[in-house]
Amino acid sequence: MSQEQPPTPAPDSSLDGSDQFAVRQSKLERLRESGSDPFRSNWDQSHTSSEALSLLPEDLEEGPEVSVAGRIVALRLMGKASFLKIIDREGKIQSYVRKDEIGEDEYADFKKLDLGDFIGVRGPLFRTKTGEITIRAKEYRLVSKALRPLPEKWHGLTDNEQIYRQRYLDLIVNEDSRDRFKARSRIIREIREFFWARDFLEVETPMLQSVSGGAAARPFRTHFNALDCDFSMRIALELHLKRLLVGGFDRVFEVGRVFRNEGLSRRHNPEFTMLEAYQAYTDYRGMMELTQSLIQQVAERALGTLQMERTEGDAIDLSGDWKEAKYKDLIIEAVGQDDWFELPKAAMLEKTKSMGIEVDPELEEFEITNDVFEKVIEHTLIQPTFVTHIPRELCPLAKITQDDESTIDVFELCINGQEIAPAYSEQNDPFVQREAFMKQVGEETQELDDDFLLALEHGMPPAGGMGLGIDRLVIFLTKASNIRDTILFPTLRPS
RNA sequence: GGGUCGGUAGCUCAAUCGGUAGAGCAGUGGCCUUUUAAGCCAUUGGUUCCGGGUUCGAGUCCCGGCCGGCCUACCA
Repeated sequence: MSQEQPPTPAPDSSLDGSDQFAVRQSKLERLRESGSDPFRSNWDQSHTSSEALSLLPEDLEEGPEVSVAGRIVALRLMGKASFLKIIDREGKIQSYVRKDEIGEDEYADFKKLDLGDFIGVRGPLFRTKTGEITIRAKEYRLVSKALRPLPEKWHGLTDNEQIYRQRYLDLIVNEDSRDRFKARSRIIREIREFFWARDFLEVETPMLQSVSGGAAARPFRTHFNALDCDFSMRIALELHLKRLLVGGFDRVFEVGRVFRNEGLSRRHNPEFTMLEAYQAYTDYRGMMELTQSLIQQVAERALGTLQMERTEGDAIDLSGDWKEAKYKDLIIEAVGQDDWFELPKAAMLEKTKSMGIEVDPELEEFEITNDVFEKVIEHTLIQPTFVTHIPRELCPLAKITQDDESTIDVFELCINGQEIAPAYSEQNDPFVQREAFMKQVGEETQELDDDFLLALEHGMPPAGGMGLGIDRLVIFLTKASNIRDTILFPTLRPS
């Protein structure tokens, strides 16, 4: 971890350079003694780095004067002239500083700047011998001092722990990380644009809930002193968004954080970002069209392509209409026998054992089957696939398929070997809903939400609903390998 | 939670069989007016994650702990 020295007391003229924090602090002291405090300076920017770079067309050698500001990330000092690179929110730009143009004293001060300092630079654009567009500085000013050194310039920062705990350092020196988080922001922006354009109302529902339902996961619990009662952090958005369908907001969506008190892994962070959308007078088939259009439009607009390269294997092709497959057909194909769903439990266990899958013998038949799906099938679904006709036991909130009592009107969208988005024809029969809830209430992670059932009894229009894990979407859209690379500040053990 | 690998200078990494802890970058002092990981000369900097143990001697071996990576488990 980082070395936390206490601030060194007084600057020492006999500094030997071993303690970079102390050296920089003493530079700051000297500046203050000479009457300038960089922490109280500012700078008027006329352009960002990339705007400035666009002002010098190929056929010209000299461009207009610009004024930019940013953090120094490269410094090449020479006797009477120097090059430096600064980085701002859009990228890097080089500047050239000459002693004979800014003056002898100014140049002496300039050479005391450190990597990491924020400066402003003003001057005309020109092209160097090697063709790089560069600002010839007429004036510069230190606008904020950096007292700690930057990570190494060539390898950047590679220590995972430091990347997560000091994300700002990662963002300063690792361009791919910067780009990934910018892409995440664009993706979320495009998701909102998509729903706004379809006349959905964006809403916010409670994160603190007395009953956290809508999914089967352990919640984080906390206590509210004013009311002296326990609350949970939400584990899903579903039940409150459906209350809004009851209330007449018949197209709603929310993008928000949910919290699940489960394990950490490459694909799980205890707080993550969920999109849920509900549309009245449609069903899971309507949600299929919506989900496909959503992801295609977001990829096209945020990333400019529907072909997602992967580090290994074929690229993911998001174009066209996506494949559909029935859950039962996938299972039968995977186990290689047509009568799987008629088999007694013992035979199922025997079969899974022969396939090399570990299954808890206490599980019920549908759970064994779902283990087969999760352990054998899911990771093979790389290209976008809507898995439909899922066993009813797996989801209590969806409508039962009319001509097959054993399944529900649901799809699970799998991409990149992961479940990305489930969608249902939402259950709006309060009696069937209560019955389905009661069956699950015995389970440790399930609580009965009577208030939600009361709302259903007032009537909820027929509707399709969809949920999408944004972090997982970002993982495959940005070729990240770990959910932590898509969350700016992932959950870590306190240091 | 279990398994496994790792933690050495500000950063990226070395250190043979257990035998004086090193390099590059960064820093410091010089030289250098078009550099591109600038170059050249000189140079500072270490609680080897923490605590025990074995040993004449431990970065290295043993035990315990802390933090992290990966795998796995839990997770509709």
